[in-house]
Amino acid sequence: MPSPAKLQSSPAGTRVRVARLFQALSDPTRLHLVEILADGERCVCDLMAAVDAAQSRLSFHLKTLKDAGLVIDRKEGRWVHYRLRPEALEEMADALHLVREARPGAWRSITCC
Amino acid sequence: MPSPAKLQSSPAGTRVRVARLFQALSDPTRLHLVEILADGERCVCDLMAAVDAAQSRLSFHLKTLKDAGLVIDRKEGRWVHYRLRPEALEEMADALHLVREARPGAWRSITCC
DNA sequence: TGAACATATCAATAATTATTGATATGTCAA
DNA sequence: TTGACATATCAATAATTATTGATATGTTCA
Repeated sequence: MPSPAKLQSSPAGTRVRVARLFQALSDPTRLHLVEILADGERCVCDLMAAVDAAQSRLSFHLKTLKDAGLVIDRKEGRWVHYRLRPEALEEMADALHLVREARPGAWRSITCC
Repeated sequence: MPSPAKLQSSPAGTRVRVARLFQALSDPTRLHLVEILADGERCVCDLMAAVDAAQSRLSFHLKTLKDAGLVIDRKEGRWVHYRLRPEALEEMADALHLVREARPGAWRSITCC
């Protein structure tokens, strides 16, 4: 039978994936990019203008977002368009929600230790 | 009058602070700690047992969470208790919400570039 | 074809973050 | 008081992540 342990927290595998998603948003430039992409798909050139970053730096940050699973790209001629992956945002929101709700003992401190 | 620019995205200062919060959750151990704290205040010794980390390593991660504003500590005798700071969680949730909603053009790609 | 362009990738380096073991600080209990 | 304990901090090092400039790859257009 399955072990009885801590049902309130996520399994380690999930935690690693979610941590990776948070990591992707842990930088102001990337956060900015994601905010822009919230309005819809954008090509790299537009993003470059919007966040005012050098080409190779932007490319690095987009790759970071992509590797974390937060965005997807689509090639079209000589342009590449990026867009958000809503499942990823949802997974982050869920993780956050899990932490924000679920506070039975919330304030009382446990008699320690 | 105020400049007309991008109302959908946060000001740079906010972005930096929010990125810092995401950064705090960008590590599986810290994510785990926060999940545990969702159930209420805990002393370091309990946390240490729960996440199975060496004392100094745990102390480092707790400091990271604290510096980001995600948790608060409270000393009591020889113990220190940590608890979540709901405002921080809320700010993260808001940032995420901003990105998840607000997608007018969402799918159509802009004629580029 | 070849030049101009959009983007990615690479190599070098810098900057940041994490881990470990040692030591410091304060508190309790005998 | 002294010794055991809870926690923080520090110093050294390792690991990861970011930045920059250069070069590579594929695309379009003349």
